[in-house]
Formats: sequence, structure tokens, C-alpha cells
Amino acid sequence: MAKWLMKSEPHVYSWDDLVRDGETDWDGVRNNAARLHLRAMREGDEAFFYHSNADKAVVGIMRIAGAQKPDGPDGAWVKVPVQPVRKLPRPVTLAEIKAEPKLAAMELVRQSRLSVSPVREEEWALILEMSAGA
DNA sequence: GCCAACGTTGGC
DNA sequence: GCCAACGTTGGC
Repeated sequence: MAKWLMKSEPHVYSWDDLVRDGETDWDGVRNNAARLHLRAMREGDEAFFYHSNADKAVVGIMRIAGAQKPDGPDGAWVKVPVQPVRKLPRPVTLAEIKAEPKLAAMELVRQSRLSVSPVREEEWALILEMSAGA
């Protein structure tokens, strides 16, 4: 199962909103690189929920809950259904991620504007460790 | 097909 | 509020 990271501004749609809704379609992505990642997602993949702007932190884990669907009338863009899995014990901030040399290759760091990006297994595991607190 | 201008995202 | 990094648009 692949791992991903998806960004949202918390004042627009937050982790708590997702928990309240139970499931939502991750839509509105209008960037080609992000679209390619959305298309590569499969049901059962997991993704970090990242709060951009105010928080700048990974706050939770969600699950891709089904197949991608067209987003918009012409079908050029796609959206995927996601469900909350669990909140992280503690948010892992962008500052912490940038301070960790093992995470320097993350797309989150390398291309900060990309709203949907892949996460390597070892990066995923390390962020979970950081959240659990060493 | 190149590139300057402009718009957007998101960190600081 | 500013600016860097990108993406897109449009003139040539």
C-alpha cells in the first residue's frame, strides 16, 4: 500500500472537519503533478493529513476509501474519497521535518507548493516515531 | 517554441 | 506583508 501526504488549510477544511464528516471527497486539486498522484492512489492507501498555513504540521492519518472520481464537469480533474483513521498522538511540525536529515528528500520539503505528494515507507515510519515521541 | 508577465501557494 | 518557487498565459 502506498503512502501519501495531502495538504489542507485548516480554516478551509481541517482534520476535525473530516472526523465530523466521517468521509469526504478530496477535491479541488488543480495542479498537474498533484493530479498524477491522485490518479495513482488506490483504495486502502494511507495518507497524512497536513495542515498548511497556521499549523504547518502533520496532524492525522486518513485512508483512501474508494476509487477516484471525476472532479468538475469536463472530467479533466479527479477527486478521491478519504476517511479519517486516527489522529497523531502529537502533531509533527514542518520545522521538525525540516530539521530531520532523513526527511530531507520528502516532496513536502523539496516542493513546498505541491498539495498532494508521495511519502516513502521509511519517511512514514519515522514521522510516526517522531509523533509518538522518543 | 521561447520567454516575460502574471497569478497562486505557502513559508517566514 | 513579503517573497520564493512554480505554473500558466500570451505575445512574438
